[in-house]
Amino acid sequence: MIEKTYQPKTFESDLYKWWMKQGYFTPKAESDKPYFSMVTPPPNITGQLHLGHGLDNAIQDTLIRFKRMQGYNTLWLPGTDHASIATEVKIVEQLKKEGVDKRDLGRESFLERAWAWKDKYGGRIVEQLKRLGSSCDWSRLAFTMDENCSKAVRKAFVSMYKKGLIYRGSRIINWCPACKTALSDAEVEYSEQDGHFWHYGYTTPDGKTTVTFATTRPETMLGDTAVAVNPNDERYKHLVGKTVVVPFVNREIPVIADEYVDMEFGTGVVKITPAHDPNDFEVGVRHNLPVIRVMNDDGTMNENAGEFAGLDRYEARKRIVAKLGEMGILQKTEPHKHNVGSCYRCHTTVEPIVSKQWFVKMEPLAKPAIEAVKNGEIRFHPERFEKTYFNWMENIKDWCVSRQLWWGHRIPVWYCGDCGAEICEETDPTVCPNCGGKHLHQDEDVLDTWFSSALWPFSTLGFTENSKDFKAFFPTSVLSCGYDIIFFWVARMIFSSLYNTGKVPFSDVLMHGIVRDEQGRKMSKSLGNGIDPVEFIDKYGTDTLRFALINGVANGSDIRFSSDKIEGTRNFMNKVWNASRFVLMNCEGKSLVSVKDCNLSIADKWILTKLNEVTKQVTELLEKFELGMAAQCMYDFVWSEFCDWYIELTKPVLYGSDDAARRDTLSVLAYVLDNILRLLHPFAPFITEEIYQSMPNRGESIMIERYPEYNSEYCFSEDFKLVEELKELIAKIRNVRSEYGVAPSKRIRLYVDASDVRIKQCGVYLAKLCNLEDVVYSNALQGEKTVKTVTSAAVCEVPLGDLVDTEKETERITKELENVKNEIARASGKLNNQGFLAKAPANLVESEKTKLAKYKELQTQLENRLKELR
RNA sequence: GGAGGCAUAGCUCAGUCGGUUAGAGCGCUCGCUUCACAUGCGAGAGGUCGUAGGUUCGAAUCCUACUGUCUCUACCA
Repeated sequence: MIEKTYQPKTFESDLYKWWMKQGYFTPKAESDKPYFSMVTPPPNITGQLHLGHGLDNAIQDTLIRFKRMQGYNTLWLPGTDHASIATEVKIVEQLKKEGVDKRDLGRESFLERAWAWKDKYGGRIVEQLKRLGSSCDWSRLAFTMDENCSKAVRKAFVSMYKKGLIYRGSRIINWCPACKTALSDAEVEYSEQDGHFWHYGYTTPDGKTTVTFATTRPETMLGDTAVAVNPNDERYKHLVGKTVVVPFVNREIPVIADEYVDMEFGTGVVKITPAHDPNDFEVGVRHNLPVIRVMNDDGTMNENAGEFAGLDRYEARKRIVAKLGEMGILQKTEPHKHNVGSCYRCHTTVEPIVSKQWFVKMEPLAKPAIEAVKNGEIRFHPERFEKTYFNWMENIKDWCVSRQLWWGHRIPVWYCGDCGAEICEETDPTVCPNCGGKHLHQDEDVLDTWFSSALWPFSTLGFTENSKDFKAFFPTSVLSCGYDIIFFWVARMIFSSLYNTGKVPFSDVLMHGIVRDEQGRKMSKSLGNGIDPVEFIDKYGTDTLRFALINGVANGSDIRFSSDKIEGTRNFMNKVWNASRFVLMNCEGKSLVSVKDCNLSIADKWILTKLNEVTKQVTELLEKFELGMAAQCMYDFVWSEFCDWYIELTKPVLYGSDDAARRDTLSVLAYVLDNILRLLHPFAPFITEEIYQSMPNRGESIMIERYPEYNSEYCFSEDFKLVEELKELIAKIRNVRSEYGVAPSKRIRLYVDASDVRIKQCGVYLAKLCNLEDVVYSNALQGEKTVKTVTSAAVCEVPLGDLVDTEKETERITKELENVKNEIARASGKLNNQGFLAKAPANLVESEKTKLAKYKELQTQLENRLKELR
């Protein structure tokens, strides 16, 4: 028997340990069953679990448990990500506190620290994930830098290198002066900042003509190698080909004509700094301009900056502006709002800098990746995210994959110190294959962390070995993650998988939104509004947290997480607990029989029919990945049908004297509860298992039981309708009681004139649920003061004596009549519409006719009642 | 600049193929220590589905424009 009160803390962790011990999470690669597999988005080893992980894991665990119960051979593979830059930043911070600089420590010792970090924090995050109840296979736990993954990275890199899809080149990249590394476009965050437009100009050597422009970054002028105008600009045509002089560095630079310049914008003149601006770089390539870097990697000005060398970039800017002013060159300064990029890790303003980096050529990879989604091999849920995906993939630029960091997969390229050859092979070279020289050194940089994440769905399964797991579980079935990493991760997995394995990595992408705080703000460290899911788990239990994150949420939409929501969900779990306790208490010591051997009451038939319907609905919704609606469906069924009605309807039998009837009703109660627990198990694994363990005739564990299926034997549509009518009748009578202030404890008489004779079988139910003294199947006595209430199945009279207030009663009936008349107008309007009759589906026309008849009947009854009252 | 989302009850949000008397939770009002549960039970109030057109027999749902709002993306010096 379960405990009196629902206290998830007392059983959740024990159940989890037991499931693990039983090996329920671990599938075998050899199996006759169809497979269903997922890989988890690997959390960074930097950190702390947040509610987003909670949501992500809740979704995936619900899916995997559902599929497991449906009989699939299920694998859910967990793992963690080395998170190159993010982790390195953390370790550098840690070192700084000890007064140690990364460079002094040296690469090898630094990596030792990083691995120690991984052992500590990687392990911690795994423990946190377990608290979420995730039934992933921990025996296959992966890490982006373990052997499988590293081999896959090497194989992919070498293959792409040899096909010319990876190249090294000088490009403008986003440079973080604090992390001292290149960043990919996706790693830069833009925000609008207040800046200035400084207007000034360069003058021809003869001092006669000055071309004026505006700039937001005057310090880059030291690296200017041209001034550009639009070729069609009449104002400047005569200047093209002439030269002007850059102050401070006294460099003579040409005035060039390029389409890139917008004549309408500003003065129509642009200063060109190829080394420090992406557009200028392109212009420089077209016009063969020199590229002069004026900044160091740490954001200070270099020797090319002349008198400003050594200054920080912002200090240099200040001094240059001041000097331009003194020299009378500066014409005006205006405030200007513009978007400034910053490093997504340390939030330092990034500097576009020309440098030599490794790139992945995207166009040939993007094409098949676009095609795979276009032709439906991969489907996004909800579908609209396909647009986001296409939008990015169709405008994609080459991917900068080198990072000037130490923690990560080192770029597998060696350079020969003797002949300068570049060597990229799957095995480390010892001599130069070109000249036989032995002075080889490996590229210092590591790969973007997403390069290895992109291989995750197959690298973790042993793709390089063509292992049993790879053959059994790849391509994976579903990928679930937040829409915020479509570009970072989903898109890259798709093209990487197509390139390396020739197959799509998964067939369905299930997108969820971001978990926000009560005020709708994104949770972040700087706001301090982040919530540790473990906090909620301690207080409310895992099931409550998970259900609160999933219930009623549409796919892909953000979730505003509030304490109201979680408390409401806790109440639901408590409801499940208590309803189960009711059933178990009543079953204790009683022998039950199979439902098919029971003499079913109308209430039994009603709940079995309803259960059947819900089973079908929930299953279909889960198969369409509509988890939010499926959970909602269960919530409503359990609370509003099973608890509010069925349990109440069983009480007259349970507390009655007919032993056979009691046994049968108990059998149905237990059967329905058993089904509820199974249906609910994927969403709320712990509470359902805990209760299941006290069920009569239980199996070993609910998580390896079969998911309920539609059973055509339990479909009693006539009895179902009857109980629905009964519910309506009870509601009306309760309404009368409430409206007339009849004390709930007061037992009264009810007169029923049933048009549906089967209502007469429902006397016990009416009596119990409306607290009646007796039910009389006739009209009230002549002259007895009653309140009448009407449904399509029956006319009821409640004798209330002096409580009956003719005026109030007239008002009530009139109002109800009004409603009914509106409905009649609506229905007959439809039925008089020739278009509707001709084009609407027949069943719809039929149901409108039925409704109309029902309302007309009601109208007659209500009008009669009004006449009586007058 | 480009792309996309959202706008439904006081609040937070569901609403699937166009057809339900438009739903839920919370909040609110009234009444209840009824033997599973006061984390509860019963009864209510509360909506012109952002605005204007259009398609349709029929629109919260599809189309167009507008308004408001949020997000992503680009980075015009």
